[in-house]
Amino acid sequence: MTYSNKDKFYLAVDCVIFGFDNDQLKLLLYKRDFEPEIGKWSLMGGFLKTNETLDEAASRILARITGLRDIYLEQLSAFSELNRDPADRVISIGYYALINSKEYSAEMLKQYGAKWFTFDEIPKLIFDHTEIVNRAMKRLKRKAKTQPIGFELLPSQFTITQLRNLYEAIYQRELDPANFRRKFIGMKLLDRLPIKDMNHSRKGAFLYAFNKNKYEAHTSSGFAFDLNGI
Amino acid sequence: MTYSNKDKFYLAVDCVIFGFDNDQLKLLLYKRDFEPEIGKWSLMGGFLKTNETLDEAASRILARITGLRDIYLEQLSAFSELNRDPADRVISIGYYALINSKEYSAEMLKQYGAKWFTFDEIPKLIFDHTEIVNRAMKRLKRKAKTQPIGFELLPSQFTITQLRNLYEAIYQRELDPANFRRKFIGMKLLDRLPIKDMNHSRKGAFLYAFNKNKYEAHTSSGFAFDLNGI
DNA sequence: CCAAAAGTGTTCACGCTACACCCATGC
DNA sequence: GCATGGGTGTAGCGTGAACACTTTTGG
Repeated sequence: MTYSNKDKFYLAVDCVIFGFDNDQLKLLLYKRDFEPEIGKWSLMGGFLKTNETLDEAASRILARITGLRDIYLEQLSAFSELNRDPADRVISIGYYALINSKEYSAEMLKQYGAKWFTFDEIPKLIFDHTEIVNRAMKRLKRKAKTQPIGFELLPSQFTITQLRNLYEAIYQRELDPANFRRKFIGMKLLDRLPIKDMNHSRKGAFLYAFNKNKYEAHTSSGFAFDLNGI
Repeated sequence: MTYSNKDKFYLAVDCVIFGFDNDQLKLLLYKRDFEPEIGKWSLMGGFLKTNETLDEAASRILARITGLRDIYLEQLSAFSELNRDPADRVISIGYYALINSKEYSAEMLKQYGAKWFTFDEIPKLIFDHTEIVNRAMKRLKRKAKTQPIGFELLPSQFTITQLRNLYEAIYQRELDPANFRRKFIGMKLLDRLPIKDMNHSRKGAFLYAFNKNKYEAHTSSGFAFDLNGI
């Protein structure tokens, strides 16, 4: 073989899975089901196989525990410290996923000992997984300012208040309701539906849906999604 | 071994090396010196070794061709398409480096058949290296807006006009000299030296130096480097 | 009528833009 | 003195921040 004098490595994929529920941003963790560190809290992970790309491996691993396919998934970075896994040299590629937490398969979660944690509840994680989570959080904060990825965490129909709660959870600060509303509606990416959510107020709040076609049309004519000023 | 039933992979590191010279942003490429595709233009690359991290491998590879150490280096992403290297399955971790092109070892470059290219001269590259370059360019554009990494591409002393030329090269558009100057000087990150560069004008332009200590001091008291509005 | 959340109006300040203008110097 | 790049002044506009205000409806 051409490269036969070169070293080979185990390659893992570890997924940071974000969800949004009850106005809180959450993280899906599971109890590791193989040695070493079996039974400890960990990110969803697995090893890359010869016949798949890293993106494919990440999707496979995500589907295994949540039962979900076609999830927003993005590569974070490679983690390669020499002793990050004390059992053997493993290079891990971190990913993060955004899921609308209403849709995941509750049974699957139970079966794999998976559980949602808010950020102040996160337990000690194995290896360098805490670092991977921190990187994912940083990336989410950055990315959410310039790409309309927040919608991945919401149901397809939502009120402006829900949308604001989401961004408040991501940035961990309060946002002015009046200004937030104007900012988002001004972008003209949302369709207002002829339906009101009557569960959270007497007046009722209109439901909106993200319109991807509008987003792409605006983008190709120079518009840039930009929440830097919120 | 714990993971002995898992697949192993060759891991490569490929470096996109940026330089700035003659008011132009350039890329350092070299003629690949091993099979397959020997003699074709390629990014600087090499294989990860068992006893080093990816960052260490990237530094090693960079030093091998340029002779330079302590270079700004940042991981981009992993590239894992099944046939990206037709000879064998290789996962590559892309890096990009910023170097002050006055400092590199010219002999080394010659010895390795390396050459600087402006962006409109870039030849066809092997494998997916063109994609890696595109990713690096995108990242540089983004990163340069929120981190003071531009200075890595300049000599330690520079005029405001040189600095503007650099940002004009990165963003491929003209910037208003007056506003650019005010913006940067207003950040209070630059020390004005009591020296004028007399090579480019009759009046002469003061030389400035980036003051990292000031940057860190400001940063820790809430300042954020931000060139979004240029 | 009142409470509470939805949604609108308005003012202010700051920062970017555009461009006019002055400065220093070698020829 | 004039051409050239360095550098300053400034008016206008757009946008975010703050917060007062109106709307709707169930109790």
